[in-house]
Amino acid sequence: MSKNGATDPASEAWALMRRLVWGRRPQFVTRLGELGLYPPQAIALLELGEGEPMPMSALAERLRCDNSNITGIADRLESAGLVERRPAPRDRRVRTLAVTERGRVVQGKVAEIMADPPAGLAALSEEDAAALRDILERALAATPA
Amino acid sequence: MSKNGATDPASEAWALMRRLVWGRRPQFVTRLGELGLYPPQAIALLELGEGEPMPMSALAERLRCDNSNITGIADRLESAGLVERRPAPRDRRVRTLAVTERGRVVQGKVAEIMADPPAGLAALSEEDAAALRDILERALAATPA
DNA sequence: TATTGTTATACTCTATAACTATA
DNA sequence: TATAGTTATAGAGTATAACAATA
Repeated sequence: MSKNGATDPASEAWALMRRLVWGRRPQFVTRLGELGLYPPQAIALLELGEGEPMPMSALAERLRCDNSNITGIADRLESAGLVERRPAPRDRRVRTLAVTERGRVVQGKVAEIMADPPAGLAALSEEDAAALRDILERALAATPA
Repeated sequence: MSKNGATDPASEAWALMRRLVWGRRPQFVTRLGELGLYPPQAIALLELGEGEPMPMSALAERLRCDNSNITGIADRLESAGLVERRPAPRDRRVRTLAVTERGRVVQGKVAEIMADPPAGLAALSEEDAAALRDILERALAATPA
């Protein structure tokens, strides 16, 4: 950043994006709390997706945290009846996490909560929204994981 | 959301924004850690800004957390020599947090870290970046705090 | 030997409630 | 009475290290 605070358009856009996304956080935390979930639990549930049961270590990778954290998060999700530990077919060291029927319902609610955009974004014109989406797609495509 | 997963442009843009912002989180956490800071400490330091010493309760409001949390965060920032507790001029109940000289340096580094955009955003054309910024400004302006 | 998941440990963050010193 | 900050408490998240079972 230069001394007078002036920056290029990309940096300005980045600052605005951060404010928009961060600004939603309090609402997200509140609404997830009403589901009885803490943010890491909700994110874990989303990452488990709709497919096959996932090895705990795979979830740890997606959450970019240590395996040992998954034990506790899985404990709580399992206590809430949203997830089940199951053995893996081939490797007997591995335990997978399967989303229960009830977990599916909550998963959907979490997805809805996260998908809810800030008011000003929802209020954009059709043209602005489409242009925004297209530019963001280009930016994301050119961003390494 | 509709059944088949199709959504409007604003929702798609929102999903992309979240992925861009969330995707930077691991790097931020790592780099802040190299400064010896946890995210809430770094955010607190930023919120203290460049102006006058700020009452602890004002910081709690900005961080949207309980006053009691600020005690611990201020303790750690003070131990690190980045912040000082000072009495407030009129009200003897109030203690303000003043950023030290060393705190100013770290504050600048934190701001740099946070301002660093994802590669794909920095790589946008000048036109795309400017259009993105303008649309985001409209979205943010129409979003209540 | 290496990997998976667990346990033990230590620290930070967070909210709530009780307390103090002021107002 | 009400407010600012602290303390105590409890629960959750995180990383590291050590461990058992399995590969």
